[in-house]
Amino acid sequence: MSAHLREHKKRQTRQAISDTATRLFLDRGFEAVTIAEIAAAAQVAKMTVTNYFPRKEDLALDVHEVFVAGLARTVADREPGESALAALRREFLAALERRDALLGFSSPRFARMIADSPTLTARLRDLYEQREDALAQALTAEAAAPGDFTPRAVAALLAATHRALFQQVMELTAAGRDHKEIAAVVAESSRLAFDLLEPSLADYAVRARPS
Amino acid sequence: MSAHLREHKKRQTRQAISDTATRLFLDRGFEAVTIAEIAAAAQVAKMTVTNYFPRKEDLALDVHEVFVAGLARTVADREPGESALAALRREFLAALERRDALLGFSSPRFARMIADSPTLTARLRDLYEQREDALAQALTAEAAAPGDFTPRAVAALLAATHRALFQQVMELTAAGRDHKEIAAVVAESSRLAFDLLEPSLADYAVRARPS
DNA sequence: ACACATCTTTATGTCGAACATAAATTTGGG
DNA sequence: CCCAAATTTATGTTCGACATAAAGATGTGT
Repeated sequence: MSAHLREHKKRQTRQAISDTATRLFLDRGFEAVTIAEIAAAAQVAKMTVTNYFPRKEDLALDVHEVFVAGLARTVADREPGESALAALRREFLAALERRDALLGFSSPRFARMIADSPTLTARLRDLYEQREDALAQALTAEAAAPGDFTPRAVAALLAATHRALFQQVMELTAAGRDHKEIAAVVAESSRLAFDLLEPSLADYAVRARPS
Repeated sequence: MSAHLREHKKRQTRQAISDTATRLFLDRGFEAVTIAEIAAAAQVAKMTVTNYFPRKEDLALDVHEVFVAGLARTVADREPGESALAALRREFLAALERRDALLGFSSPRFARMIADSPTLTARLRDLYEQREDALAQALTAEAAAPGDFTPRAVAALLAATHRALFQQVMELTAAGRDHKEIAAVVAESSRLAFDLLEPSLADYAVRARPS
């Protein structure tokens, strides 16, 4: 029985490595910790660490899938009659209420760990871009006109807005503000940012009602 | 006389290294060329290469200053009565006419060199972000309301649009289209993208006329 | 129950970028 | 012509990324 035993153990090993790494990173900063140290602290071989996490950055930012797919999913799942902008705005506010980590909510130490590491900020930019690409693809899938630049332009605007808001959350977090205050400030920023886009995007990508 | 002799020789050395590196990169790809090879080909020591170009990426993308400052400068230099959006649009079209390298115009090989190298695309993202930050700062300097999120949101939109257009130029260049065709396609894309922003940004950051 | 095939972990080594230090060389000014 | 300063060179270390193969653990089929 339990063909999942091996898989379970794998998860355990992976989690142990990730936890150990995160602790070390928070204590001493991302760049200052070597993979060899992480392996030693987690009591595994160096190669085991790099097997699970091909790049060192993955040890600290282990959110690739869900982060990248977020915006595209929100747009793809929106209700008939709702525009892409409205869907993203609604979902952003909901995520803000729940202090979603994907909006940048974390601890001051974690936020500073990222801000202080060129490697991690670069990785974050990589994720931003992949997220924008996924969103552009979702919009293109609807738009149907081949070679139309509009979906890409719209995706760029929406992703850029999300990114600016994410960065504000990170900055406030690094500055030590508590989640409630951050949510209040960023709610206002998001109101402003989404209102700003309203005139341009209110009529774009409004999901058709089923005929 | 000529207190510039030393400086001149420095420029010469720097240029020789840069040229050698670019040639090697185009021939064999950015990642495949080592700094040791560049140094050997340019007949200097390895340390001389890294002295002039602290990071390997700088050998291929030696445009930091002018690229990062571009958008902010355009906004800062605009005429009274002109909005930030209008200024950037005007300048974009002018740069398009002159096939400006800062818009992404180059050779197919160069464009592919960048696209094929994770290191270089990451560096490019870094430049995008610095450019956006510079633009945000320029807008903030005018807006005057401290803590206002608007300048950042606007800078994000404008920079994102420029970035999307830049990427289209790069893609078409890598695909081997000639400059004239690229200019035509991207002119249409830019019309679309800037028109899209018009409803939202037409009235933002309109430079006051001197009283 | 046992042997086998497969997956996971470990061991070892190479490569190259980034960085540090200091010596050697070149250059321009006094 | 010599000195001070800048430039280039020489040497070495660290660490992430990658490749290979051996060793160990696990589940399956007979």
